[in-house]
Amino acid sequence: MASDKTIGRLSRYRRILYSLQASGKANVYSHELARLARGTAAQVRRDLMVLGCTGSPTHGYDVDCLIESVAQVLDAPEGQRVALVGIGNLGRAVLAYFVGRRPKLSIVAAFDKDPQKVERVTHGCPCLPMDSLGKTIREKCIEVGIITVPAGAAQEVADTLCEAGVMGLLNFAPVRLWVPSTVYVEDIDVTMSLEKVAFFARQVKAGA
Amino acid sequence: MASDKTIGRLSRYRRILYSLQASGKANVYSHELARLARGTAAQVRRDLMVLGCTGSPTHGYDVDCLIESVAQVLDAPEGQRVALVGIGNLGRAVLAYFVGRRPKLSIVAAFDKDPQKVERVTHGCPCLPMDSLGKTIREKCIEVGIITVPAGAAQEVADTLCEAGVMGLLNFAPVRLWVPSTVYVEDIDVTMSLEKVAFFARQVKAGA
DNA sequence: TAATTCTTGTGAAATCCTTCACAGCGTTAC
DNA sequence: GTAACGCTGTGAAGGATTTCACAAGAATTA
Repeated sequence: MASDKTIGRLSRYRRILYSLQASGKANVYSHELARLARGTAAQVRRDLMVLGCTGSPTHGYDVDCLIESVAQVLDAPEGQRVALVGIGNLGRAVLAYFVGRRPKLSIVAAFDKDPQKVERVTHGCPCLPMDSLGKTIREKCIEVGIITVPAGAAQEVADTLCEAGVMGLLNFAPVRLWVPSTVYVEDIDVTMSLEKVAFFARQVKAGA
Repeated sequence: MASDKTIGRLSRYRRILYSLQASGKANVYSHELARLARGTAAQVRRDLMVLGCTGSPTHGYDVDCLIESVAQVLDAPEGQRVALVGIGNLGRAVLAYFVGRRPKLSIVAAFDKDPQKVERVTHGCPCLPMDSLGKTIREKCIEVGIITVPAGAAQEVADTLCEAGVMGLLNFAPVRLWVPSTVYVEDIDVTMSLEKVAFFARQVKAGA
């Protein structure tokens, strides 16, 4: 129904809408949202079409109503639980950012194979040993996994997660994961992104 | 010339090619690369068209030659220097991953406003105080910046970097940066990615 | 009241990206 | 020798996404 890209942008719009709301703005025009989100007004209107919420030609869109409508699309009413595997610097950064932030999408457990890190609570999230991974996923009905382990361990972790019933993976490891076709995987490939930036930084310089 | 997406995939192919090379494989067919990179054989061949390097119908592509050709496109012959700003967990994770990894794309300085973190060397990279940011960028001819500071500080950092002549930014802060149109920005938006994963994890479950 | 000026919502066009399909060609099999 | 095979390179088709462009409509102004 809604494309990958549209869903991504809705998430971005939502962040902007929250900050508009916080600053007391009640209405917003598509071109304002577009400027804040680096897009075109037409793009914004297209994206907002997938929400039921409709705007008025005179005041634009109602901010509260938009936030509501985006939530209706992006959030599960009953909430979704997330597990993070790999408590290195990256894992901690993600934990620090997410724990307690979204009520409908909460990281409820973190895992590491290093016993030193286990049995603690990092950023308000219990850290558990790796061998309890599958069991905990099942017990806590966790639907989404975040993989922040080194490349070599990623596939094994992914296997365990999928087998335990996780339906979506956010993968930071620089490997392509092999998972059942029913599982949605999103890769965050920092090397690739950096190489892209370096390439285009050079192109711009060359005048192209 | 070559699109954004193609450049990204070339970077991914390169990683795969390195591992093929390490495992002693001398030649590779487009369909093999495609399987490893989660793409189609046609896609791979299209992408490889932008390289000069040509394959043979009988042995496919020469791995060494491909690596060479990809480097010719992605790497600057004289190398490119990168600065990282914001030595939190995320910054350290990126440093740990990159320092000493790519000869042609090296993080040569890291910055933080916390004096505790400054004057040390993290992962082999000198940490400098924030107020020397502009000066150091210019002195070391740094072309690319990585922003791993909190959202509130990102724009100011971006301004300083751009003013000092950086032409590309890799931005981890969850804000859209306002930069001159000659500067290429790539955002890594973890919240957006996680929300996307959660959404599609749910869709799959619903049977769509 | 009527004209003007904003906007939204959305078909239609345009653009970008991916996939198809096949000619061309070494190599192998017989 | 020649037929059959499997791959590359690429024009052309197909699909997806973005942008254009304009009808419709509410406030504002004269």
